[in-house]
Amino acid sequence: MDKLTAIFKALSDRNRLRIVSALLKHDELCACQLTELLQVTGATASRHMGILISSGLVDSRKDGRWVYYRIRRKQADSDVLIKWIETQLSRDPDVALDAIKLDEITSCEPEELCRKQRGEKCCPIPAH
Amino acid sequence: MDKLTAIFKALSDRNRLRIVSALLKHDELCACQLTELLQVTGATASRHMGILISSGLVDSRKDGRWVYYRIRRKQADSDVLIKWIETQLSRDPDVALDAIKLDEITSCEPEELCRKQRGEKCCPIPAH
DNA sequence: ACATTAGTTAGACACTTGGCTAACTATGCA
DNA sequence: TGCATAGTTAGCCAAGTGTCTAACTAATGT
Repeated sequence: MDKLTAIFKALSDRNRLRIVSALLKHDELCACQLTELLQVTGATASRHMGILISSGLVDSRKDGRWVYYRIRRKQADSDVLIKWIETQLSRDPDVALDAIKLDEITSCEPEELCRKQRGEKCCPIPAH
Repeated sequence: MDKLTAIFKALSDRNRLRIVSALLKHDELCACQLTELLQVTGATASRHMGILISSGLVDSRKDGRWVYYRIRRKQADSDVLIKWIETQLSRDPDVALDAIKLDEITSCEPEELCRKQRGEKCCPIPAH
């Protein structure tokens, strides 16, 4: 039962649902991209990712300085749940807005995005 | 998205999951039976029920002094979710313990149970 | 080696949540 | 009409959560 409550706790936060929704669309995203999407500090995003990972819903992969996240789909158990969430989110207007923003974010490489987050001009992410 | 987070918040508490699991097995249960199962005050149980109802997962029906609750199944949306939860809970040892206790609780009428909760001797619910 | 930097961990703080008791509401019965 | 009682609401408190800043870790590149 604890495993189940952990999954639901992980999904019960708006920003974490936004992360899940982003990963459902983009398959793999790095920390800085998710940070940019949510407009929170890296520390906050990292904590959210930690919660999603320990619930078993998300996997991470380190590549150099970057960490990439993706939905854990191999687990037959949670796959039904993930699919249900996907259906629910597909009609959500907030998710649609995030999708647009995500397309902008992923239009440049993470490296450029990180430069932008340090305040340097680089790739064309419009200010919101 | 708020509707979805409300559903997951509702499900992210251990006692509320126990309530859901009880209602999956017994179709309809009254407040005093759920109070007895969780071993919390009536006020606490009532708050949990309120959260489950406003998430849309549970319906209530008043019958005289008693209020009966049941899983809201007509909603095609959440039906898949409910079924998934049912599957997950079916292998859970804590749920199995609750099931035994519930059989004892439902073996007497709510009216008798309420007398018992006031400290009067009535139907044979063993002390735990 | 050393400086730079992407991400995590620690600590602080405001807000939320789960539990309780006590007061309240509403239904049934004498 | 008035008492008893099942359930809800209000108010309180301890514990948990989401966010931030600051310190830390690990990887890159000069």
